[in-house]
Amino acid sequence: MRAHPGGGRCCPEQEEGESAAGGSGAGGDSAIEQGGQGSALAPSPVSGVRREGARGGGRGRGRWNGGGGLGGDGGGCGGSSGAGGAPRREPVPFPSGSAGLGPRGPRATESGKRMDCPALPPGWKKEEVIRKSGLSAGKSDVYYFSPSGKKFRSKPQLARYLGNTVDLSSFDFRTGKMMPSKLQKNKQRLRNDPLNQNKFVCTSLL
DNA sequence: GCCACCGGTGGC
DNA sequence: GCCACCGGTGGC
Repeated sequence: MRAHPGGGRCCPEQEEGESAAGGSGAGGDSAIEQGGQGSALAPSPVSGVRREGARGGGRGRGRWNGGGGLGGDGGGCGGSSGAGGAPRREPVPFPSGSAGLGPRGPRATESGKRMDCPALPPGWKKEEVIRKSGLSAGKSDVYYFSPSGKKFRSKPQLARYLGNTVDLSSFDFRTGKMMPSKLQKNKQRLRNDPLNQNKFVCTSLL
C-alpha cells in the first residue's frame, strides 16, 4: 500500500516526510526499506523488528551535529575519509568543544563526514564510516542521508525511496558517483528462505 | 575471495 | 525506544 516515496514524497523540501513515510507507518512499510530484496515474502521467524525502514521517527538527527564537516568540502562524495574514531559508544570523555560530540559520545561522524553528493538531488549527503574494530575492522560502511534525515544503508533502499525520480542504475553506491561505464550488476542476495529449512527437515526425516 | 547487503545486538 | 556498529551471508 504505501505510496512510493518517489510518488509524493520525494521532494526534498518535504522534510517531515519521514513521519508519513515510514516513521509512523510503522509497520506499514515494514518490509520496504529493508526486506525489499525478497525476503519480504517470509516473515521473520524471529521477530518483527525492523530497523531502518520505519525507523526514522522524528528524533532529531542533529544529535551529533556534523561537526564541521558538512558543507565544508563540496569536494565530492568520493572522498576517502580516514580518520579513526572512537570505539563504538563509549562514554568517552570528550574534550569539550570538540566537534561531533553528542549525548552519546563520539559518533561515527568523526570518521566519516557527511558530504554533498552531486549525483543525487540537492540536500542528500553521503557518509563513509570506517569500522574501527572487530573482525571487519578496516572495512567501511557507506550511508546516505536524505534531506529529511532518513538514513539509507544500501542502494536498494535508496532506489526504493527515490523511486523513478533518479536513475540509480549507474550509480555507484560506494563512491557516490555515476559510473555509466560500468552499469552495475545486481548483487542482491536472497536471504535464507525459511521454506528451505523446511525442506531440510524433510530430508532429515528421510 | 571480494563486496554488497541486511540482521541483530549492545549501549545510550 | 532508538541508533550505531559489527557479523555474517550470499552473489558474483
